[in-house]
Amino acid sequence: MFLDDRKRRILRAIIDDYIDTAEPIGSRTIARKHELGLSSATIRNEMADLEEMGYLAQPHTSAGRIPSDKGYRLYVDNLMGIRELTLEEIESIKEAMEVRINELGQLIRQASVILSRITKYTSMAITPQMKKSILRTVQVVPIESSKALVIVVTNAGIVRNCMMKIPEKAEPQDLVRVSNILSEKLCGCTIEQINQQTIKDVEHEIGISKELLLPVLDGVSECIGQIDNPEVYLEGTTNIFNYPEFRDIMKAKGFLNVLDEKDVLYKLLNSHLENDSRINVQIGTENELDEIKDCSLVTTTYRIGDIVIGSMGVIGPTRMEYPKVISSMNYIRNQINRQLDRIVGQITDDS
Amino acid sequence: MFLDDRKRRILRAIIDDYIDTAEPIGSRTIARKHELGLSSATIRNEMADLEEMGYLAQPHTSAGRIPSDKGYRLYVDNLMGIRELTLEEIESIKEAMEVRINELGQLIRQASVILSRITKYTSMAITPQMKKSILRTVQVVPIESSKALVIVVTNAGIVRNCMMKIPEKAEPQDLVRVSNILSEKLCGCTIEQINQQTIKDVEHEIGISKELLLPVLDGVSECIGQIDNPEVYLEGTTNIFNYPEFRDIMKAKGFLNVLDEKDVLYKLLNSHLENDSRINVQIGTENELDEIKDCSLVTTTYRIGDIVIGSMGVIGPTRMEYPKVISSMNYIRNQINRQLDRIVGQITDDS
DNA sequence: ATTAGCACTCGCTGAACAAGAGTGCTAACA
DNA sequence: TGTTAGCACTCTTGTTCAGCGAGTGCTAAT
Repeated sequence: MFLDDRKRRILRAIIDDYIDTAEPIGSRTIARKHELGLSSATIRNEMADLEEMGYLAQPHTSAGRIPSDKGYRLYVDNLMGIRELTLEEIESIKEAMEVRINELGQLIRQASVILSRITKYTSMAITPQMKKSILRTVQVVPIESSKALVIVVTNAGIVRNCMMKIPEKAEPQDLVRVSNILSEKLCGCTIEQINQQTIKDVEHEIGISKELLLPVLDGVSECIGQIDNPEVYLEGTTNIFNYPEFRDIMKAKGFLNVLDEKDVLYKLLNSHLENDSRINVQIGTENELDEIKDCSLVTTTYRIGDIVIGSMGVIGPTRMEYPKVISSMNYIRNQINRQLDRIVGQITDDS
Repeated sequence: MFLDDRKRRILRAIIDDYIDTAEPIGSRTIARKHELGLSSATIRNEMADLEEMGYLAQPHTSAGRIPSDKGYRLYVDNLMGIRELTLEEIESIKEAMEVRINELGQLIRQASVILSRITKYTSMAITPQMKKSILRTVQVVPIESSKALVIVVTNAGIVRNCMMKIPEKAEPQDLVRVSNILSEKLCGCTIEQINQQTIKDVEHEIGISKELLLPVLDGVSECIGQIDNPEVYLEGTTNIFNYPEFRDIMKAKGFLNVLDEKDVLYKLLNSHLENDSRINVQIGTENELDEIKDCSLVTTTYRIGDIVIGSMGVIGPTRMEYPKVISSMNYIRNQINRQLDRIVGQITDDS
């Protein structure tokens, strides 16, 4: 059976309607609402075909049709229109994103907030993956007689610090020397290169009292650990209660339980990290995770320059307003990228 | 009518049972399960009295009784037994809390996680309120030719930093001088004392080029702002789905919606901050907030030395296992306090 | 003062039933 | 030959109603 143009138009009409109403769509509804110039009987026949081809399904004999995952897939890839953002939407995104946030994590969180607010679904995001960023500065600053702060700065402007106990007798110039040596050894390396072994190497090379060097190295390694340590943001979880597919308490519970597991979210977002900069859509059973096999997940990545450093996503019922989600995400992603470039540029002045 | 000992025993039995089963309790159930040596008819009479006195309520004529808020109040204040933590519970708390966390925020979050896990309700906590803490160190560290990191350390060991642009021509010794002057002026003050005005004062007093001083002061004020900026942690939200009182989807939604508002949570926890170190229980309508008038909120504070710096709480249905919640919270609070003292002691060595 | 007994109340459950929406099929039509 | 009108059939949903069970309040006996 061939999927001709008329079938496509009907399928699109059905999916558009179903996304809107969440009710199985009958042939009469389509004949009435959409100007296809066809009677309900004709549409009925076409719908039977579409079902046979696997694009539609019937909850029970005497009900209308609902889209299958395969139907949604076709819809997302070929059928759906693009939904421009409204002026208000654009405004509200800009307003939320253009506050000057200098902490990368805060920027991403804010993006997640606005993403869930615009789409009305649940949004999530992971903080920048900084493995690839480059260590710029290592400094040791004396705070009190026996305390020093180890400070680490990356090319992306991430600053981390760690308070360490140092020997009472350490002189300021010792600290300066340690700083200099560490800078020389470690600066220019990416975070992932600076693993424990590298740090150990430094430990052996330098001729400085271990009593001073060891705590400082501990501090560096703690800082590195903190940079690498990802955060997951989750926003708009209660939005799901607005959708009838989660009217069932067990469904809602299952969904929220998955989202409660930060590491599950992390994997979810991370698995699409290597993809190109397009927007990725996983529909229903296309998802690996059993618990969300009746949800759709729309993800994309954001970047500094050319390097992908993190990703964000929207999760909701398969009956999702794909056009709106995709254009919102697109717009917000661009905003993030712009802000990231600004922040990094501002801090590192690579120009 | 006098609330004699027998009435109390019956009331306690009813509430214990109701907390356990969530079903209205009939006279026969009490007569059977608890060894009170009384017939169901007698208990029936007593129950009628207890209802008249306002300790019990009847969902409808032919149902058993459920406790009223007033009943729970009496129960919490006078009737209930104490529930010792089991060895496993103690173990799991210790295990979770005794990892060496040096960031105060992380410690509190971890406490919140374990609190919700042990109690099976939803827990929340606010990060330390650091208004009262004292500024110990201000330092300005050059990072690149035109960038400097402003670092602020408090007596509680909180470290904040902020990257600022400074004039290219600024010499290292200028930065040291600024550091010294700022330290002299600001150290020893509490965070809340160092408001914009104080900073402005410093600006006028010092004879250093404004080009350098202004960004540094901005940095200090940004750091101060960050210290003051509270975080709210929320854990175990999906636990509520285990309780029949939230079986209704709208109830669950309403509850989760309240918890989604960070500033509402903040107020909720903050309003009990001035209280002494006891554990505070708000039952049902005792809560100010309409949306949680059928919930109970158990809160307490934690502290460094004698100063209360934050609070944590558990929220759940009024039918809450008060004895368990209270003893868990007590134990965890003590663990927090101990850890806090350790962290602060380690960093500031006040001894 | 306590208890046994009994009539009464009320919510819950399941069956029966009607209404409504939608389908598939057949036959008629352009 | 593709399209459409008509109709019988299916299945869900909502409603009504009777019967059951849990529990009460009251009265009379202990």
